[in-house]
Amino acid sequence: MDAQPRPAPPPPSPRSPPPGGPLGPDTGDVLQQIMAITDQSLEEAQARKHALNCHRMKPALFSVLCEIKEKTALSIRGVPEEGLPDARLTRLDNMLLAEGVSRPEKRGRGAAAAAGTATPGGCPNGNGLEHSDYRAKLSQIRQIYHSELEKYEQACHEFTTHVTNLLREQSRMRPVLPEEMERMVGVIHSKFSAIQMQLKQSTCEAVMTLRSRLLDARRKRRNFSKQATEVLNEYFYSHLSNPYPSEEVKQELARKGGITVSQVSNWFGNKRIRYKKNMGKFQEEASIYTASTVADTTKVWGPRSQASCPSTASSGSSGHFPLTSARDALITLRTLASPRPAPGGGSLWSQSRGSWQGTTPPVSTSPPAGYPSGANSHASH
DNA sequence: ATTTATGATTAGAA
DNA sequence: TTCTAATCATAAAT
Repeated sequence: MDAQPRPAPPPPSPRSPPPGGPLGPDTGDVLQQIMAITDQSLEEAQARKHALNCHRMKPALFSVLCEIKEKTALSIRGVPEEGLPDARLTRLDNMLLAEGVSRPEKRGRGAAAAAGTATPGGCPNGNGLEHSDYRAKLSQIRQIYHSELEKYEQACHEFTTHVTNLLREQSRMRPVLPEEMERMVGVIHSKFSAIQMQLKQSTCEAVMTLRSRLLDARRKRRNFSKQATEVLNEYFYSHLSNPYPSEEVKQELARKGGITVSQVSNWFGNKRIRYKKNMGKFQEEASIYTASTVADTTKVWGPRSQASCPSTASSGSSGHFPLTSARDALITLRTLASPRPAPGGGSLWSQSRGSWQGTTPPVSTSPPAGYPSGANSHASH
């Protein structure tokens, strides 16, 4: 704390003249000088400080400085404290909080990483696949954000301590009011918070970009893989009488097809409505899938791991529910073969959900959809 | 370039 | 909440 009572070395000269000559020295020389000077000047400064401290006129000087300060203090005080970026900052804070950046990473990083193979039993929200990328990047952003924030905090603290020490030391030579130090600290903090706000802003920007990219990706439609369509159609035509897969079945189908549960739901929604709208268009497809499920066992059914969901694992293939399968196949065959699918044939259709297709199709354009002899009608295409 | 197929989104009903 | 029905927007086919 005290200036070290070190034997003051004879002050060589405040500044050695540039040795380069009349023309300016190059930067290397300047650098060298600076490097050389620092050591010396440190000691020199210490010595000077000590000398000044011990100067007999010091108290007088101090009081004079006090007087001067008294006069100027008023004008200093009038500085308007900036409270402007407060609203902006809180807005950014809220956004970051809402976006989950400020949140302390609630879940352990186990679920998202294992998105490739087996979906854990939890994860009721099936959007994991689409969101995994998003989540990973968000986590990255969050990590960077927090580390930077911490760095700033630390730097701010260090700098504040430094300045405080400096002021304390200076207070021996000149009057330093405690509130002045406070003000100084406040200034430093405001500066650093400005930097923090910049960080927050850019973080927000990154998150928004990421999010918009995700939305764009969602808007872009990618057709499902062959495998996915296969699995979905398989189930659909195997359960034509009641094509409403349960939640478990949906999960299973999603797993098999490499899509999400919501995608499975979407697909079944679309399929039902479109099938109903004109069945004729789908007869070919229906015959393909029903035939394949009944006869062709080598289609896609290679070594399938049926580890999970043992109960209702796609009864279509191995006739686990022979009754249902047979009936559905019959229905399909019948709609395929008969010139007319029994106008009053709702008895067969109305199974568990009370005749899905109950409402009469609203008169599709050309062939009234009730004539599913599709294969032939395609000739006039 | 136009049409069709298809995944996603939306409003509203049960 | 899920499901239907309509609709949007884009991929694929013509």
